Amino acid sequence: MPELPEIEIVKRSLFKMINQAKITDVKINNKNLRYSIPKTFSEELIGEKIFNISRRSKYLILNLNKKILLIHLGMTGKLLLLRRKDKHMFKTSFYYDLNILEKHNHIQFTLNNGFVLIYNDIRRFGFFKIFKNIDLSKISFIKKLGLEPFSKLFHLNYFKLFVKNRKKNIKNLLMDQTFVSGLGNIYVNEALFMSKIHPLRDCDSLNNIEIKKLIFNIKKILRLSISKGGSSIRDFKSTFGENGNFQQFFKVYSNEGKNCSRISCSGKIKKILISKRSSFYCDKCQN
DNA sequence: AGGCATGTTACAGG
DNA sequence: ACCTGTAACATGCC
Repeated sequence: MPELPEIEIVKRSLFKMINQAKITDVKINNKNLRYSIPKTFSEELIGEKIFNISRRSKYLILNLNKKILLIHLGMTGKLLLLRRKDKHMFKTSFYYDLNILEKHNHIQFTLNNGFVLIYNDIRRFGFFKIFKNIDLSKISFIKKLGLEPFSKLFHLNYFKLFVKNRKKNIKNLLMDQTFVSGLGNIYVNEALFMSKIHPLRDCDSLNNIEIKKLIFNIKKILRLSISKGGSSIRDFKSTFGENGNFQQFFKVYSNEGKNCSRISCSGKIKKILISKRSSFYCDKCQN
Protein backbone atom coordinates (compact mmCIF):
# COMPACT_ATOMS: atom_id res chain seq x y z
CA MET A 1 0.00 0.00 0.00
CA PRO A 2 0.85 3.50 -0.03
CA GLU A 3 2.51 4.48 3.24
CA LEU A 4 1.87 7.64 5.26
CA PRO A 5 3.24 10.16 2.70
CA GLU A 6 1.15 8.74 -0.12
CA ILE A 7 -2.02 8.77 1.99
CA GLU A 8 -1.25 12.33 3.06
CA ILE A 9 -0.98 13.37 -0.60
CA VAL A 10 -4.33 11.75 -1.38
CA LYS A 11 -5.91 13.38 1.67
CA ARG A 12 -4.74 16.85 0.70
CA SER A 13 -6.03 16.47 -2.80
CA LEU A 14 -9.40 15.11 -1.66
CA PHE A 15 -9.67 17.91 0.87
CA LYS A 16 -9.02 20.51 -1.78
CA MET A 17 -11.37 19.08 -4.38
CA ILE A 18 -14.30 17.48 -2.57
CA ASN A 19 -14.43 18.72 1.02
CA GLN A 20 -17.90 20.18 1.71
CA ALA A 21 -19.33 18.37 -1.33
CA LYS A 22 -22.39 16.18 -1.13
CA ILE A 23 -22.55 12.54 -2.22
CA THR A 24 -25.37 12.23 -4.74
CA ASP A 25 -24.82 8.67 -5.95
CA VAL A 26 -22.80 5.55 -5.09
CA LYS A 27 -22.33 2.65 -7.49
CA ILE A 28 -20.70 -0.63 -6.49
CA ASN A 29 -19.16 -2.67 -9.30
CA ASN A 30 -17.48 -5.20 -7.04
CA LYS A 31 -18.33 -5.52 -3.36
CA ASN A 32 -15.58 -8.05 -2.66
CA LEU A 33 -12.93 -5.86 -1.15
CA ARG A 34 -11.03 -6.80 1.98
CA TYR A 35 -14.30 -6.57 3.85
CA SER A 36 -17.42 -7.18 1.79
CA ILE A 37 -19.36 -3.99 1.07
CA PRO A 38 -22.79 -4.34 2.74
CA LYS A 39 -26.02 -3.95 0.77
CA THR A 40 -26.91 -0.81 2.70
CA PHE A 41 -23.64 0.94 1.81
CA SER A 42 -25.00 3.18 -0.95
CA GLU A 43 -28.16 4.25 0.83
CA GLU A 44 -26.18 5.13 3.95
CA LEU A 45 -23.99 7.51 1.96
CA ILE A 46 -26.29 9.06 -0.62
CA GLY A 47 -27.29 12.57 0.49
CA GLU A 48 -24.44 12.85 2.98
CA LYS A 49 -22.22 15.92 3.00
CA ILE A 50 -18.47 15.61 3.52
CA PHE A 51 -17.69 17.90 6.44
CA ASN A 52 -14.02 17.07 6.82
CA ILE A 53 -11.32 14.78 5.43
CA SER A 54 -8.42 13.70 7.59
CA ARG A 55 -5.73 11.05 7.91
CA ARG A 56 -4.66 8.81 10.77
CA SER A 57 -1.67 6.64 9.96
CA LYS A 58 -2.48 5.06 6.59
CA TYR A 59 -6.25 5.48 7.04
CA LEU A 60 -8.38 8.15 5.41
CA ILE A 61 -11.31 9.49 7.41
CA LEU A 62 -14.27 11.20 5.78
CA ASN A 63 -16.44 12.95 8.36
CA LEU A 64 -20.09 12.96 7.35
CA ASN A 65 -23.12 14.06 9.34
CA LYS A 66 -22.94 11.80 12.43
CA LYS A 67 -21.09 9.15 10.44
CA ILE A 68 -17.54 8.34 9.47
CA LEU A 69 -16.39 6.69 6.28
CA LEU A 70 -13.09 4.96 7.04
CA ILE A 71 -10.93 4.08 4.03
CA HIS A 72 -7.80 1.99 3.76
CA LEU A 73 -6.12 1.56 0.36
CA GLY A 74 -4.46 -1.79 1.07
CA MET A 75 -1.51 -2.38 -1.25
CA THR A 76 -2.86 -1.25 -4.60
CA GLY A 77 -5.92 0.91 -3.88
CA LYS A 78 -6.26 4.23 -5.70
CA LEU A 79 -8.77 7.04 -5.29
CA LEU A 80 -9.21 8.81 -8.61
CA LEU A 81 -10.99 12.10 -9.15
CA LEU A 82 -12.50 12.86 -12.54
CA ARG A 83 -14.76 15.63 -13.71
CA ARG A 84 -18.13 14.08 -14.39
CA LYS A 85 -17.95 15.05 -18.03
CA ASP A 86 -14.61 13.19 -18.31
CA LYS A 87 -15.93 9.81 -17.17
CA HIS A 88 -15.57 8.58 -20.73
CA MET A 89 -11.81 9.00 -20.28
CA PHE A 90 -11.71 5.47 -18.92
CA LYS A 91 -12.72 4.28 -22.35
CA THR A 92 -9.82 6.12 -23.95
CA SER A 93 -6.10 5.54 -23.76
CA PHE A 94 -5.72 8.19 -21.04
CA TYR A 95 -5.97 5.86 -18.07
CA TYR A 96 -4.64 2.93 -20.06
CA ASP A 97 -1.42 4.89 -20.49
CA LEU A 98 -1.36 5.54 -16.75
CA ASN A 99 -1.61 1.78 -16.25
CA ILE A 100 -5.00 2.09 -14.53
CA LEU A 101 -7.54 -0.40 -15.86
CA GLU A 102 -11.27 0.19 -15.78
CA LYS A 103 -11.89 -3.41 -14.75
CA HIS A 104 -10.43 -2.57 -11.33
CA ASN A 105 -12.89 0.26 -10.69
CA HIS A 106 -14.91 -1.12 -7.78
CA ILE A 107 -16.79 1.86 -6.34
CA GLN A 108 -17.91 5.12 -7.90
CA PHE A 109 -19.07 8.11 -5.85
CA THR A 110 -20.83 10.92 -7.68
CA LEU A 111 -20.55 14.30 -5.99
CA ASN A 112 -22.63 17.43 -6.36
CA ASN A 113 -19.67 19.62 -7.33
CA GLY A 114 -19.06 18.05 -10.73
CA PHE A 115 -16.57 15.42 -9.59
CA VAL A 116 -16.70 11.66 -9.59
CA LEU A 117 -14.53 9.75 -7.10
CA ILE A 118 -13.51 6.26 -8.23
CA TYR A 119 -12.01 3.52 -6.11
CA ASN A 120 -9.67 1.40 -8.23
CA ASP A 121 -7.81 -1.50 -6.60
CA ILE A 122 -6.01 -4.32 -8.43
CA ARG A 123 -5.62 -6.70 -5.50
CA ARG A 124 -8.67 -5.60 -3.49
CA PHE A 125 -6.87 -5.52 -0.14
CA GLY A 126 -8.33 -2.10 0.62
CA PHE A 127 -11.60 -1.43 2.42
CA PHE A 128 -14.40 1.05 3.08
CA LYS A 129 -16.30 0.96 6.36
CA ILE A 130 -19.06 3.21 7.66
CA PHE A 131 -19.19 3.94 11.39
CA LYS A 132 -22.20 5.56 13.01
CA ASN A 133 -20.05 6.27 16.01
CA ILE A 134 -17.95 9.29 15.15
CA ASP A 135 -15.69 8.79 18.17
CA LEU A 136 -12.42 7.62 16.60
CA SER A 137 -11.16 6.23 19.90
CA LYS A 138 -13.93 3.64 19.73
CA ILE A 139 -13.02 2.41 16.24
CA SER A 140 -10.92 -0.74 16.56
CA PHE A 141 -8.75 0.00 13.50
CA ILE A 142 -7.76 3.37 14.94
CA LYS A 143 -7.63 2.80 18.65
CA LYS A 144 -4.91 0.17 18.52
CA LEU A 145 -2.56 2.41 16.52
CA GLY A 146 0.59 3.80 18.09
CA LEU A 147 1.74 7.41 17.82
CA GLU A 148 1.74 9.35 14.60
CA PRO A 149 5.37 9.81 13.55
CA PHE A 150 4.92 13.60 13.50
CA SER A 151 3.56 13.63 17.04
CA LYS A 152 5.58 15.60 19.58
CA LEU A 153 5.13 12.61 21.89
CA PHE A 154 7.16 10.43 19.53
CA HIS A 155 10.49 11.00 21.25
CA LEU A 156 13.36 9.32 23.08
CA ASN A 157 11.47 8.47 26.27
CA TYR A 158 8.49 7.01 24.41
CA PHE A 159 10.87 4.78 22.47
CA LYS A 160 12.70 3.61 25.59
CA LEU A 161 9.52 2.91 27.51
CA PHE A 162 8.00 0.92 24.65
CA VAL A 163 11.15 -1.09 24.03
CA LYS A 164 11.54 -2.10 27.66
CA ASN A 165 11.27 -5.88 28.07
CA ARG A 166 10.91 -6.40 24.34
CA LYS A 167 13.12 -8.51 22.13
CA LYS A 168 12.59 -7.38 18.60
CA ASN A 169 14.83 -6.19 15.83
CA ILE A 170 14.64 -2.50 15.07
CA LYS A 171 13.19 -3.00 11.61
CA ASN A 172 10.23 -5.00 12.87
CA LEU A 173 9.73 -2.49 15.68
CA LEU A 174 9.37 0.34 13.16
CA MET A 175 7.01 -1.78 11.07
CA ASP A 176 4.86 -2.37 14.16
CA GLN A 177 1.88 -0.03 13.80
CA THR A 178 1.14 -0.22 17.52
CA PHE A 179 4.51 1.43 18.19
CA VAL A 180 4.50 4.14 15.53
CA SER A 181 1.85 4.17 12.84
CA GLY A 182 2.27 5.12 9.21
CA LEU A 183 5.65 3.70 8.28
CA GLY A 184 5.88 0.77 5.88
CA ASN A 185 8.62 -1.23 4.25
CA ILE A 186 10.04 1.58 2.13
CA TYR A 187 10.41 4.35 4.69
CA VAL A 188 11.60 2.00 7.42
CA ASN A 189 14.48 0.87 5.21
CA GLU A 190 15.31 4.44 4.27
CA ALA A 191 15.14 5.81 7.82
CA LEU A 192 17.46 3.06 9.11
CA PHE A 193 19.96 3.84 6.35
CA MET A 194 19.88 7.55 7.12
CA SER A 195 20.54 6.70 10.76
CA LYS A 196 23.33 4.17 10.01
CA ILE A 197 21.51 1.47 11.96
CA HIS A 198 21.50 -2.17 10.84
CA PRO A 199 17.91 -3.44 10.45
CA LEU A 200 18.58 -6.56 12.54
CA ARG A 201 19.86 -4.67 15.59
CA ASP A 202 17.94 -5.46 18.76
CA CYS A 203 15.73 -2.50 19.48
CA ASP A 204 16.91 -2.40 23.08
CA SER A 205 20.56 -2.18 21.97
CA LEU A 206 20.27 1.34 20.53
CA ASN A 207 21.87 4.12 22.54
CA ASN A 208 20.22 7.48 23.18
CA ILE A 209 22.05 9.19 20.35
CA GLU A 210 21.00 6.54 17.86
CA ILE A 211 17.39 6.63 19.01
CA LYS A 212 17.23 10.41 18.74
CA LYS A 213 18.79 10.32 15.30
CA LEU A 214 16.39 7.62 14.13
CA ILE A 215 13.30 9.46 15.33
CA PHE A 216 14.56 12.67 13.73
CA ASN A 217 15.22 10.89 10.42
CA ILE A 218 11.80 9.21 10.37
CA LYS A 219 10.12 12.59 10.63
CA LYS A 220 12.53 14.03 8.08
CA ILE A 221 12.07 11.40 5.38
CA LEU A 222 8.28 11.41 5.68
CA ARG A 223 8.22 15.21 5.36
CA LEU A 224 10.59 15.05 2.39
CA SER A 225 8.52 12.44 0.58
CA ILE A 226 5.31 14.39 1.12
CA SER A 227 7.02 17.43 -0.40
CA LYS A 228 7.84 15.37 -3.52
CA GLY A 229 4.29 14.06 -3.94
CA GLY A 230 5.02 10.64 -2.41
CA SER A 231 6.61 7.59 -4.05
CA SER A 232 5.26 5.59 -6.98
CA ILE A 233 7.18 2.36 -7.18
CA ARG A 234 4.44 0.28 -8.67
CA ASP A 235 0.93 1.29 -7.82
CA PHE A 236 0.67 4.60 -6.08
CA LYS A 237 -1.11 7.30 -8.07
CA SER A 238 -2.40 10.67 -7.00
CA THR A 239 -6.11 11.33 -7.33
CA PHE A 240 -5.43 12.53 -10.86
CA GLY A 241 -3.57 9.38 -11.83
CA GLU A 242 -0.19 11.07 -11.52
CA ASN A 243 2.91 9.45 -10.09
CA GLY A 244 4.86 10.88 -7.19
CA ASN A 245 8.59 11.10 -7.77
CA PHE A 246 10.16 10.46 -4.38
CA GLN A 247 11.22 6.95 -5.46
CA GLN A 248 14.13 8.49 -7.36
CA PHE A 249 15.49 9.61 -4.00
CA PHE A 250 15.52 6.13 -2.43
CA LYS A 251 18.98 5.40 -1.07
CA VAL A 252 18.53 1.71 -0.29
CA TYR A 253 15.02 0.46 -1.09
CA SER A 254 15.23 -1.73 -4.21
CA ASN A 255 18.85 -0.63 -4.71
CA GLU A 256 20.41 -4.05 -4.09
CA GLY A 257 23.94 -4.38 -5.46
CA LYS A 258 24.50 -0.65 -5.92
CA ASN A 259 27.28 1.27 -4.26
CA CYS A 260 26.38 3.12 -1.08
CA SER A 261 25.40 6.68 -1.92
CA ARG A 262 27.43 8.15 0.94
CA ILE A 263 30.45 9.84 -0.57
CA SER A 264 32.80 8.62 2.13
CA CYS A 265 31.48 5.02 2.13
CA SER A 266 32.67 2.19 -0.10
CA GLY A 267 29.91 -0.23 1.01
CA LYS A 268 27.37 -2.04 -1.14
CA ILE A 269 23.60 -2.25 -0.70
CA LYS A 270 22.58 -5.72 0.44
CA LYS A 271 19.14 -7.31 0.47
CA ILE A 272 17.99 -9.72 3.18
CA LEU A 273 14.59 -11.00 4.29
CA ILE A 274 13.29 -9.94 7.70
CA SER A 275 9.94 -11.48 8.61
CA LYS A 276 9.59 -12.29 4.91
CA ARG A 277 9.84 -8.65 3.86
CA SER A 278 12.72 -7.42 1.71
CA SER A 279 15.16 -5.35 3.70
CA PHE A 280 17.95 -3.23 2.25
CA TYR A 281 21.00 -1.84 3.99
CA CYS A 282 24.56 -0.75 3.35
CA ASP A 283 26.96 -3.46 4.49
CA LYS A 284 29.48 -0.90 5.65
CA CYS A 285 27.88 2.17 7.18
CA GLN A 286 25.00 0.27 8.77
CA ASN A 287 27.11 -2.09 10.80
C1' DA B 1 6.92 -21.47 -13.29
C1' DG B 2 7.58 -19.51 -9.11
C1' DG B 3 8.73 -15.72 -6.35
C1' DC B 4 7.77 -11.28 -5.16
C1' DA B 5 5.08 -6.78 -4.46
C1' DT B 6 3.91 0.30 -0.64
C1' DG B 7 -0.45 -4.08 4.24
C1' DT B 8 -3.12 -6.14 7.82
C1' DT B 9 -5.21 -9.73 10.37
C1' DA B 10 -6.36 -14.29 12.23
C1' DC B 11 -4.45 -17.93 14.17
C1' DA B 12 -1.07 -21.22 16.15
C1' DG B 13 2.37 -22.01 19.30
C1' DG B 14 5.43 -20.79 23.07
C1' DA C 1 -2.45 -12.92 29.12
C1' DC C 2 1.44 -11.67 26.10
C1' DC C 3 4.63 -12.15 22.47
C1' DT C 4 6.21 -14.01 17.86
C1' DG C 5 5.99 -15.91 13.50
C1' DT C 6 3.30 -17.63 9.58
C1' DA C 7 -0.32 -17.99 6.19
C1' DA C 8 -3.83 -15.83 3.84
C1' DC C 9 -6.14 -12.45 1.08
C1' DA C 10 -5.99 -11.31 -5.14
C1' DT C 11 -3.66 -9.82 -9.12
C1' DG C 12 0.18 -8.81 -12.04
C1' DC C 13 4.99 -8.55 -13.19
C1' DC C 14 9.67 -10.31 -13.86
